[in-house]
Amino acid sequence: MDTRLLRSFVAVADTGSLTRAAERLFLSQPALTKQIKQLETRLGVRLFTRSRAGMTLTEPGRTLAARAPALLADWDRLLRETKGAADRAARVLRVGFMASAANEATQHIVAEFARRRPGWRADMRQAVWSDPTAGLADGDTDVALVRLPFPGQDALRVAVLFSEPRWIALPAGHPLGARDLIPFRDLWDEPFVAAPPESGAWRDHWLAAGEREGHPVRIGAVTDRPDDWLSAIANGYGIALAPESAARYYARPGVVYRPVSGVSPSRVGVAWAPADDTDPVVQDFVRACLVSRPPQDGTGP
Amino acid sequence: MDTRLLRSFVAVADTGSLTRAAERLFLSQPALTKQIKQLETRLGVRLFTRSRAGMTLTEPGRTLAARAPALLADWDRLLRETKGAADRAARVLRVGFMASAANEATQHIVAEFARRRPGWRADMRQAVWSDPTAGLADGDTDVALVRLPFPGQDALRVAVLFSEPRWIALPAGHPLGARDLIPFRDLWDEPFVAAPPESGAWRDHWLAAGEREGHPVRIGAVTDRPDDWLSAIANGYGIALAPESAARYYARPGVVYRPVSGVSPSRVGVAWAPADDTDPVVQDFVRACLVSRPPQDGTGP
DNA sequence: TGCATCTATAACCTGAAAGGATGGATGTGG
DNA sequence: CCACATCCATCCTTTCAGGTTATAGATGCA
Repeated sequence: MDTRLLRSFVAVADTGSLTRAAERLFLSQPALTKQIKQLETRLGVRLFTRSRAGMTLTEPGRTLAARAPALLADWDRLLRETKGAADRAARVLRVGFMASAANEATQHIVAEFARRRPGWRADMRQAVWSDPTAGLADGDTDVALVRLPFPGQDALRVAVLFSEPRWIALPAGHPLGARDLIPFRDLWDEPFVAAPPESGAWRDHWLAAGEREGHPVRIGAVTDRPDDWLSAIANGYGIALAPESAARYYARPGVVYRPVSGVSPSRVGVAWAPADDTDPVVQDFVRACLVSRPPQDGTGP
Repeated sequence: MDTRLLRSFVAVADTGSLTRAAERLFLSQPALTKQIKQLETRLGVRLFTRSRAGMTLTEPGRTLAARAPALLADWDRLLRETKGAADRAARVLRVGFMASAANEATQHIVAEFARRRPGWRADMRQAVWSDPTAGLADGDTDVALVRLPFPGQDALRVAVLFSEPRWIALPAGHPLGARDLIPFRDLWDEPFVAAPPESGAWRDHWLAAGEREGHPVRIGAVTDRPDDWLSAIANGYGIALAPESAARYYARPGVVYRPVSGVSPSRVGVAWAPADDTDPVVQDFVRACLVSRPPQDGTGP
């Protein structure tokens, strides 16, 4: 039996509605109807009572709903540990990082981790923007350097390391490039280069969707990696917010960076799975991050 | 992800061979090859090292193999409890029984259970011969009256209730029907009416495959239920071993029963899932079975 | 009464998974 | 030394499960 059936069941039980659960699961309502029906058929038990008002759990449904989430969590944890077993045995810590979280501190963090864990190696893996958890959600990494906020954040532990202003990346020759400080309001009508839609709140954050006072966003291009992102900007498909440090790390002919007023700063954090709260290696890496914070800023959560 | 992938993995890990695991799982070897490959791809990890000698676990493979069985057991238990939740809430104990296990004691057992558990009702469900666990293996019943031995017996608790001689059922007019006691050896070349192949050891027991000194079995028909079984015998498709009590419970014109010498007796038992070792209702039913044993025989396991 | 909101059903399409046949590698026994 | 047995991998074909869109049916609300 597919675990997806159980996950779908949990979603329907949570929302009390096929329609709402379907959109949470990114599938159509008829597909979900069939999944639930299939689950009921396989178990030979009716799990919900249907009504126009939605789906209500039956007695067997309550039994299942009470323990399915824990079972699925066990399942995910086992797969996570299996994925990491080989690297763990070879004393390799898998560290995911968002390209935008790369900065001057990274090398200090790695050096500090090496000092605390002789014999261990940090395997740094750059993540694409469609996965703002940098592999942590799928168990592909043990710990991750991320930009906040990101979807799925509540299911993970996060320690904030520092924050930095958001600037704007413009194609060379763009009229606004002549100014030294650009009010964000002046950018509302510009097309933006955005992250893929599945990155959700993370994408919205870099579009500053919450700081437009309801003004709609124009999307000029969608990219998944820094290279594509830089190309899209240089080619004039759009502009994009970026951390100040991008001006140093992602400098490229054809792209200029300018300070922006009217947008909140961006925060960088280190994240790990709750299951690793007591893992000494992961915690050593987290501590290495904390002591390597740039001195100019020590923002808390 | 499908739990079948994990079950297949466990089978390969246990047997150390795709070929042997495939036959245990009733699959072709190429299908299993693809399943294991798919599991490895999904996890992004190599679980086995292949060689002509078979499949050996890697480090991640050992991690997974160590905990997958428990996880699958949890999964099965949850589904089992979900299936039973409605009946349990309505104070109904689901009792499966093999038709061949029906006998004079059954009504005493039900009465004794009702005495011990006022307000509870035993829902008696007759099982087909393709499922010799009478629904217990799938969680469709809480407790079962069965004929021993049956496949999957090791994963369940069984208390033996009594044993009785095996007789032979013949079509009326069969030459051997004229005799009062038939040596089993004289039946070796007769076609037999058998249970479906998936019942494994149970089928073999009723063909007395182990008491033929290597002599092959002739199958005249395959049936799943007593009605079909009686018809097949009456129509002359074959003969069949049956418990002595079948002569009373499954008497029908066109079918005669005769004692046989040279075959071991058959045993009836009550079975339940290990998870219900401490379930008071299930244990009351088991005790009801034990005190209702026919006085003539008290055979232990 | 018309609309909005749910779930159920129908028709269609794509892709995954199974089976059979076959190939390649590698010990084993005559 | 060669033929054979034993395993796992690959190719090809067919079947079926699962998804989507469109639509129907039921029911509260303005």
